[in-house]
Amino acid sequence: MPSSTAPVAARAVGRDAGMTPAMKTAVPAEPSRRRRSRKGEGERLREEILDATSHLLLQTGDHEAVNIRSVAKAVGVTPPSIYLHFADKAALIKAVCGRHFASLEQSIEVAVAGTDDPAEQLRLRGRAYVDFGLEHPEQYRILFMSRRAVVCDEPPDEELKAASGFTALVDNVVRAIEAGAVDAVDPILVATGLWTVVHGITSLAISVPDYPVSGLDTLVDHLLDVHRRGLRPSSFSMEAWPHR
Amino acid sequence: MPSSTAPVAARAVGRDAGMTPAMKTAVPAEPSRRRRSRKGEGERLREEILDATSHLLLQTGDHEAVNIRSVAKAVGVTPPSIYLHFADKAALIKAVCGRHFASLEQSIEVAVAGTDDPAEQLRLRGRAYVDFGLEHPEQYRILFMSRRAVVCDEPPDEELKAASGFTALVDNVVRAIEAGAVDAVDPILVATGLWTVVHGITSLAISVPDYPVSGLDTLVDHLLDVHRRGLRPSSFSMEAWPHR
DNA sequence: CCTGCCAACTTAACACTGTTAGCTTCGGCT
DNA sequence: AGCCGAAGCTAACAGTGTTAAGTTGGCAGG
Repeated sequence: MPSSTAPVAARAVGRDAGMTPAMKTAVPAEPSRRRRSRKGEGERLREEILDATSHLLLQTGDHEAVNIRSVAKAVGVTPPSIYLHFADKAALIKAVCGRHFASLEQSIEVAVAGTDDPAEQLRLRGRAYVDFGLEHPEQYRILFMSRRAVVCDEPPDEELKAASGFTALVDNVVRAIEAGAVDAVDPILVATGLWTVVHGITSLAISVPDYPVSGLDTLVDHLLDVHRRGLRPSSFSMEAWPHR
Repeated sequence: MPSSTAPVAARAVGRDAGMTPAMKTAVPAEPSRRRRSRKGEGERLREEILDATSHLLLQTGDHEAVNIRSVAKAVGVTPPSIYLHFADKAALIKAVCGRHFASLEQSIEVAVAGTDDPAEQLRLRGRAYVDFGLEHPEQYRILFMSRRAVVCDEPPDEELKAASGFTALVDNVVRAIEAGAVDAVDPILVATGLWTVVHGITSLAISVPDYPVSGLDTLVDHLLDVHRRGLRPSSFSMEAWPHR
């Protein structure tokens, strides 16, 4: 029976020289070829692939360093088997990120649960967003900083709103307006603006080496505070920009 | 001709299907092998490579679609010749982007020259930044949205300031403070905040399919206006965020 | 004019990537 | 017991960045 002979498994993958030896041991405990799934359990491989990819993505922090062959090796399977469950590499990466960001909305809601004040909720929401993005930088990059961000295959006009719980943000803005904390302009515009601010922080913090020279917390507080003051009804908007 | 047939199958990544035949002819008139340079004129190839790469980058809008072989073919040279002038592909792309963004600062200064009011200058600066980023999206992505943005090889702490004319922005903020249009907090903090806002707009507009549902101009005006109001000394900062 | 030298390239190949066609193998049903 | 199809493998293709080693052709010195 050839299943347990090590050299066979090594030969199966072809040239394995490129991978550093540390990588192999770091992936948790799937060294050899895994048992084939039962008849109806083909879907289990899909989950294992997702787990392994997620692990590698976190580990390398670069989706270009996560290649099909390393994923296959991590699950104990050959590269073509990946394509039984994912159309291509992009679909795989997308699935992993979608999985991670299903918890973004949840994280935000947990953070918001601490208070009932809509304005404070907006601030907590912003901080939670930035924190989450910095905890999962590569996933954030793929979702919101790619060439053409494709969050999911839902109807395209729903993509924007579905991602990052945009509707929940809009609701929060509406509540803030009703509470008198925010000027009564278009809530969607205000929500988009808030998203833009926290995305700007997250994006630059991920990409630019030592971005917030003034410290990240300071900047987040500063920006959210400035934005909140600018949104208040009390700052009478008659005196707009000099001309337009 | 299989190029125009396939309705669904041809997606982004794989084979050469991404290249349409029209692209090849679009590169201006270097079909065959070019004449070898004279003894001292080896540097001329470098410029031709930069030109061709810049052209391809603009054309495809994706730095992963610009490969060494296509650049070499466009210049009329073989792939290894590229490495006589650039250490690797990243260095080549970086050089091209650096070239493009040498004009970012210039574009901004031109835009600012229209007025003497520091507050209005800040707004014009922001608009010019966004416009420039949207005119050169792929270059912007490489410069400010990459995994680890490497603007240039200068001393690392100078990178941030050198890029996008950060010091000029800080100076503008200082002038706005002196003019009484902006509250007298840390100018660097304020400048970083402003950069963050315009980057947030630019970044999302590049990445997210139909990002500003309210229209881009509307959003830019809204955000810069809100930010300006939030920065005014008149919005007394005693009443800060509820708690912290 | 010739001769050699060296800058400016080319040829050929390597290692690695995503991806596909076609074959094997095993679990479960009849 | 037999077979059939799901689950997975073998082998290969086409394309990528990159490098080692060879070639060419213009220019300087004899």
